[in-house]
Amino acid sequence: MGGTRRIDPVNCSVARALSVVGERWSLLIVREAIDGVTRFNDFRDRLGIAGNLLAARLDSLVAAGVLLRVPYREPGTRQRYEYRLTRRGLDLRPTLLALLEWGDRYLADPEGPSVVVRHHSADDEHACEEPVRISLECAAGHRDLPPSAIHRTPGPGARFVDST
Amino acid sequence: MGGTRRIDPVNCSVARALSVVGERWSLLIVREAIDGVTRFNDFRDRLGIAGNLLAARLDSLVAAGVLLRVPYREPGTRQRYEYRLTRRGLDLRPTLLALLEWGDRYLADPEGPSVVVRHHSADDEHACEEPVRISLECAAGHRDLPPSAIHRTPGPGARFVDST
DNA sequence: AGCCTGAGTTGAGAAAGTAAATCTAGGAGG
DNA sequence: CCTCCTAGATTTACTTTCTCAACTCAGGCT
Repeated sequence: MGGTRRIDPVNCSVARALSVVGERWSLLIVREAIDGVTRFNDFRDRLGIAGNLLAARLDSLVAAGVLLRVPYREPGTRQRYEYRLTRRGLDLRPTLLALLEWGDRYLADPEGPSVVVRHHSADDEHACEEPVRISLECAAGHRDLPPSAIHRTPGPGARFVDST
Repeated sequence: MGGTRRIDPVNCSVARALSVVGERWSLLIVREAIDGVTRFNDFRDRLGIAGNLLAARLDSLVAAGVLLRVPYREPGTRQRYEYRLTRRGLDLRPTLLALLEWGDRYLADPEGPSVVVRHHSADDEHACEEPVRISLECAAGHRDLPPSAIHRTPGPGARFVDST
């Protein structure tokens, strides 16, 4: 029973989040959904994902509450289902934006990024169309914290493991 | 050749970023690296990842410039290698923080989050220890943009595809 | 010489992903 | 009524990736 204790690296919200959106397609499906895609064949055609895998991913995203399976019917057709983004899914935007920013910085085409995310509000007052970026800020109001200015501390639900 | 054009969803920095850190373990390895882990067996023991897969992931992260393989030698032992985070790897912090925030919001233990990231600067002046969060802000200075206030637009490197 | 340790490698079996063909339920056309 | 069409999947066969456990390898230590 010696050794120091550290935060259990497996009992962590990052790991849990990754168990929902942590493989090849989930985040791309969410990105398309954010972009307005709702139908099976549209996801398939835009992403080039195999049908069975898309079906499995959509199911797991529905089970995780990221998408909602909603029946709809267009006039002259039978009832079908579409997959609508939930609040939970929308809240993955910062994650996607963070990945986009990282990809733009380190993996972009020489011509530049292929996508720019801009500020655009429904009420025209705040529609400034400026590019949006991710910023780290602390509850005391310090903004634009550099990566080195943050550190992990145990939270209320922390579990610990002994290190040898 | 009719139809409207849209941004090619495959030529996208999100997809590229995910090709580097988009499967099961990469981001967790980066998280451990951010937490100070550098040695093969420490990654393996903390994450419970299989050795061969860890070796493969470390190689691909080194190839992607996220980690650097550095020889070192402790007194009384032979030379070994450790894996050190690069700037590129450090810059994945916002992504990890965004995932952490999402996981905390939707998948946390009832007791609360297991990890809290706090502001902590090396020079004590700015060490406020307040929790850090992700914020979307635009270049015009509008802060805390809600998910609905942003939209994707083509950037300089955009490719287009025809939709039918 | 034989043992210990950190850092991997190897190999077998399970799970996940890919591609292409097939199924299905209802509407439309004849 | 019978057949075709279509969006939305499901099935099948194949390939790749992941997991677990055992093994190797190069030094230093005793």
